[in-house]
Amino acid sequence: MGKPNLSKGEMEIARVLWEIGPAAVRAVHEATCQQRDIDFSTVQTYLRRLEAKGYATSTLQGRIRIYAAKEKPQAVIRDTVNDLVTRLFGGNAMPLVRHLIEEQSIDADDISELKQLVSQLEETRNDSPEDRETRS
Amino acid sequence: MGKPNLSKGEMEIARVLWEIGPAAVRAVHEATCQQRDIDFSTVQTYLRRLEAKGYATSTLQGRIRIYAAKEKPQAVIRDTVNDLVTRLFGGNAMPLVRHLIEEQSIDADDISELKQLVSQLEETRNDSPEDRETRS
DNA sequence: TTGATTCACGTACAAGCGTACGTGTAGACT
DNA sequence: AGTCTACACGTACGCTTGTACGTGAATCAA
Repeated sequence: MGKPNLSKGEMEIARVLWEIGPAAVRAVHEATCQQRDIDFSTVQTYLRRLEAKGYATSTLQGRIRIYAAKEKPQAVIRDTVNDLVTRLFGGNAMPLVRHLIEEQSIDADDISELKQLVSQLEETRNDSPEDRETRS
Repeated sequence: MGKPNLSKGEMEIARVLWEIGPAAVRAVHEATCQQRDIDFSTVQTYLRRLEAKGYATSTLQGRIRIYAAKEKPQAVIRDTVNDLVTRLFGGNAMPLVRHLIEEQSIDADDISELKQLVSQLEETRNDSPEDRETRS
């Protein structure tokens, strides 16, 4: 029952939609082709499919059809990343985190944020009684 | 030139192949269906396609065909994650890291490793002269 | 030796995907 | 009014994916 999956191409367009908010095909196309050569019609098709799959809505504003994202990015991101972690890492998230930290471009600001995130996580762990059982 | 992409299903099988090393279809199937209900023939097809795409090799050992991964996991992981980061996060890796740390199951051991990784990264940054230009 | 089991291998087939063209029409320009 | 332009919408098409069946050969059990 959960909506059908998004393909890679569809995801790309969905992300742009989230980023720029409700927009006409042209706007989405312009934002997208900034980064990648892609035909107007192709974007249009993706938007149509996005709507067909329930990830976007659209209304006619005069003659122009305006598309808007329907699902929150969080949900889609969670599902997608979960799937990736399952298939490529057998369900264990750490290898992916490791990979990202080691191989991807993380700048100085990111490092401080990371440090913060980690300490935060540490705290949360300490005063959550649910984890008591973990301490065998 | 670069080998064609792996689909999700193919990736799943590729991961198993990396994990258990060179193996017959049956072994791969058994390892896989531990986690997911999947037909023997389906696994077989995936292995064939993996070979067709250049990600695996196979040889007949008697009557049994043994498949072995060809590419190193690293390369495939890098490409796949890169693609995901591009499409879903517009090329910025941090949101994904954040997501993983916040939403996925990271246990106590992982936290210490993370702390280590981050400090290591910090060091590397400090004595790498290449980054000098970054300091405007 | 005969029947059952186990494979490899070819084949299938519908749905999904990436990419795009063509046609018709509604405003914009002249 | 006539032409240009931009857009919606339908349609297309070859490729990939997910999933699997059937056939024939080889091996094992009796």
